[in-house]
Amino acid sequence: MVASDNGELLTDTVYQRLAERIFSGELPPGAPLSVPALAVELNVSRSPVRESVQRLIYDGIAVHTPYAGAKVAAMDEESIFDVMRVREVLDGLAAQEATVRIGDEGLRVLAEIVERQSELLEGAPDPQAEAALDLEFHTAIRAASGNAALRDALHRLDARAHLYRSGMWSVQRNREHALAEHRAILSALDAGDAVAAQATATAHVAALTVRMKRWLAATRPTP
Amino acid sequence: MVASDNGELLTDTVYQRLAERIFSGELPPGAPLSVPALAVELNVSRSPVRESVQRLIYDGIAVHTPYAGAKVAAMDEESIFDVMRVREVLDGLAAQEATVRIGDEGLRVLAEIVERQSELLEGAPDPQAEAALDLEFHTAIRAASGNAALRDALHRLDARAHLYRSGMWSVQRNREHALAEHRAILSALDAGDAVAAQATATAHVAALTVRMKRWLAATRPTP
DNA sequence: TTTCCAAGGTCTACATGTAATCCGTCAGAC
DNA sequence: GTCTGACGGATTACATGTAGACCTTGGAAA
Repeated sequence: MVASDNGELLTDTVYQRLAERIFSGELPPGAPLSVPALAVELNVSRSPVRESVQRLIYDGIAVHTPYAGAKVAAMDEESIFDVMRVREVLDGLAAQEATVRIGDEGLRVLAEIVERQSELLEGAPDPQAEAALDLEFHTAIRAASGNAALRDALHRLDARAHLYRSGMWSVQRNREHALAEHRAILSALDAGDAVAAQATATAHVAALTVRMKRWLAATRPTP
Repeated sequence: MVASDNGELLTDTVYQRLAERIFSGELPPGAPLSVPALAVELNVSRSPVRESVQRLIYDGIAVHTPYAGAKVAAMDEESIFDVMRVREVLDGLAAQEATVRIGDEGLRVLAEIVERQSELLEGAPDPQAEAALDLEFHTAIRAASGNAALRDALHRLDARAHLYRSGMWSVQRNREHALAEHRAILSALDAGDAVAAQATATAHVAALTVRMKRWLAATRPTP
């Protein structure tokens, strides 16, 4: 890891690199995560790699069997819908709690994110940026909720969901729907309507799940 | 670790020992978790201790600052109520999902747990056993939900909540209330009423939070 | 042909070595 | 008296060594 000797901890760098490889599909589900091999490849010792793999396991991105090592988690559709089901209630709760705690500054940040999403929708398709903005929007709301336990729980769920939903943003209609729903959530937050905020946020995740289901069905027609 | 060389992984054993020490109050909130010191004390190398401490951090039982080490998490009341707020919606969701998936065997197990709780209530006070049975009840419902993501999220929340709620079971009335609420949840599950199951489970956690709040107020009258 | 078993390689899990970093303390300057 | 800065001790973060567990594979026996 000679090319990135900044102030960060080596373990964090390795973790991010591995996560990128997994999310980009370079390390597909089921791929083995051999600590010695990755250490040689990344030019670091086994210690930070081992620690990073542990973190991937805790985040649900990898699975582990004793004395056999870790491999990238193979999320079946059932599991991903389980995750989304939990996200429904938690993102709803986050929006509800954020309603009372978010300030003008927080609202401004959210509005800016939605604005950027709107601009992005008019330009050339950029699924990567779109997905990043979506995450940013939800993260901002969760941060505004002021509930650390909630934030942590959702972070872990996101890590797993990210394994799947990556490609869905390529569908133009889905991005339009997502933007409209984000606007609805923002509107409820702006109005200070906690009940509506929770309802719209929950509905957003539920709708996202349905669209995901459709996308999966369309992508993988007949096995 | 010469006295417990069973088939388990050393790291798991160390983790459990540390968790026990923390939950029992032997390692109170704020206590430093020095890896070298604990390694000497437990007669193992630093590797399994370091890994265990990492897990404690991921579970929210310990907190970490770079190059400064870890210490037992000092949960302020606000944090614990944040945790309970999340538990409300998640245990509600668990009960709802369990309603459709739980079988006769699962219902029988739950009924038996409630029965044991009832018996325990008549005998001499045993807060330790009572807390264990409560956890068993909730764990059984979460398992019956068949939602792995939900189960994981709740497990982590429990780890943190456990830091606080330990002493509350010593109050007789709290135990009676808990039993009655468990009966209500079981009844809804038995009837197959998913809406009622969710409502009763959520209400149970909410009530538990209120009783916890009272107990904390009574225990720590004036700072 | 199928089954068993032993050898080989790979990896994990655990042990230990080492440089860099942080924190508290205490002497000395102002 | 207060502030500054160097020193000492402890600990982390990372590197590397090693025994044992696992999985394959090849070949011999049934």
